[in-house]
Amino acid sequence: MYTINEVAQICGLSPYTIRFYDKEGLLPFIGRGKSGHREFSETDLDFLKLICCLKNTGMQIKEIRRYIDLCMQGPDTVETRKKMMQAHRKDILRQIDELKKNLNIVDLKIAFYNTTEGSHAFISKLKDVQAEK
Amino acid sequence: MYTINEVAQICGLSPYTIRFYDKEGLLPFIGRGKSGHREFSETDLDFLKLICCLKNTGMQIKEIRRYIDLCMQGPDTVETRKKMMQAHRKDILRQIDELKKNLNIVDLKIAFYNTTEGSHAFISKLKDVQAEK
DNA sequence: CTATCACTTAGACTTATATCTAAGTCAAGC
DNA sequence: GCTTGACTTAGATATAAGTCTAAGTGATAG
Repeated sequence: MYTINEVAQICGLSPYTIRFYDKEGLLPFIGRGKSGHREFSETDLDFLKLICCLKNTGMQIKEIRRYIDLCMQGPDTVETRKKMMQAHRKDILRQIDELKKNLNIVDLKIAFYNTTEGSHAFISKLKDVQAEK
Repeated sequence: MYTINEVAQICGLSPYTIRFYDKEGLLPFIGRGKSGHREFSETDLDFLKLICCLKNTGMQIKEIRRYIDLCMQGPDTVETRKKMMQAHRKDILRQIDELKKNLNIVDLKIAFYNTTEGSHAFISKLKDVQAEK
């Protein structure tokens, strides 16, 4: 069993954030000790790690909540959950693709700075801009 | 020359956003027509596209502003700008890497849902959780 | 010459996510 | 039994990045 602080440490979140996630309905499964403190089991920790994974890949809390709600409803929702993950998988691939495209642009910019032209051309562009005014 | 609306269309931004960027100091180079309306040259448009590229790869407006400020200062800052782009390049690679790692987790989850176990195991986990309470 | 339209500004509002504050509770050690 | 420390809560505040509103201006078409 882990305390909120241990879990925060492990997952790289602040305790505030974990309480916030709980408030948002992302952690309906965590239990409480006698004194009312949250107690995280290994299973709970695994869930939270998945939540972090989804969050870190751009899934919104509202959507993660929808997923968790489905989890809590039992095995009837497995198909829906699977579809959600497949859709999210596609979205991650799209994000990777977009990053790669933008990486190309940045690479071109760096390549440009590496030319002798690079250290001079930009100012002439600025002069153009200034001339336009 | 493009109007703010045309530029918005081209870049997939709202006119609000472009004015917001201007207010934030991201577009100090754009000129104005006689009636005070913004007028974007091809060069301006290229700059804005680069700004979008940086923004879409997670660079904060504050940082983009720093880059633009350097651009406006002339060729003395080329080295600094190049270093900024190189650092940002690294950051993009890091993001791609993190996305790929998380993609793996999602793939494992999907694979799990694809097993016969997948459609049953989750409920037993939930039962575990409930049993713990 | 006046109505319309596309823009202008300053500043208020929104959204998502997180962080912090204040006041309170419980268990453990002295 | 009292203090301490780690938690609890509700709700205020913060931050980033827009998005929208209200009031106004200038060019143009009828």
